[in-house]
Amino acid sequence: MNENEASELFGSLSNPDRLKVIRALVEAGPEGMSAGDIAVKIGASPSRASFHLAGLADSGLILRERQSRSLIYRVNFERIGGLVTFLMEDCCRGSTSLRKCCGI
Amino acid sequence: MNENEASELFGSLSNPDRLKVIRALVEAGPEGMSAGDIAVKIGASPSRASFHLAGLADSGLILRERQSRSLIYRVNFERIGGLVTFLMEDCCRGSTSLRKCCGI
DNA sequence: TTCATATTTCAATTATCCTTGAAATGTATA
DNA sequence: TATACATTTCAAGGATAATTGAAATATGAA
Repeated sequence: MNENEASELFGSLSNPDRLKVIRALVEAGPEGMSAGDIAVKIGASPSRASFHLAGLADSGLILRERQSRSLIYRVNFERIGGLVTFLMEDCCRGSTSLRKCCGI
Repeated sequence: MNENEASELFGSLSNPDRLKVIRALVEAGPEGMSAGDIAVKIGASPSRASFHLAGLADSGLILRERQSRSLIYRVNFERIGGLVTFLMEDCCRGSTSLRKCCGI
């Protein structure tokens, strides 16, 4: 992961609707959640939800799979973890001060 | 930290120049670094560097202090740590899958 | 095939962000 | 005071991102 890739991922997280999507999908677990249910859960119109889901899926932060008429979305922990690792280890050079500040 | 605040911080990190600034300031350590030196280090014009420094300082990710003619910037690990904690614990509910994915 | 459901895509509009270079501000020194 | 240095601020223009509602696509069922 380089600075350009990381900055795009941070951009994907720079919106309250998209953070709500991530949270909803973490709660939903491995079963995932349909686009329609996500839209209701985050309080957005179908097209607005779809717009944000597309952004998250394009950046790889969430995964999409069709199940009959529905599109099921799931969180991609590997991608989120990769971004956290970039920030902690690469960008911030594994700073122990930073580690203390997030209790890990 | 709530979704709106976190999304603003992620927005602050959603630019390669600003990630370079963070990295430079982590390297610089507690002594910090002047705006001019940062501009040279990240390869940006003074006004462009200043624009990005202002964004980072406004969001609290970096701290600023005047020293004679120079403005010295330092990284604010507490703020970055707060964001990582939000993402790991609040947004992603302390998911063990996510922890494994960033090796922490 | 025809209809309903689920979701995306598109076009138009508005809003936000980024870059550039010139001008303004604050600080120190002669 | 006058001058140089360090940095920011401003205005203008261009680039991206977000919102809305209508239309298009994909799937499944009658």
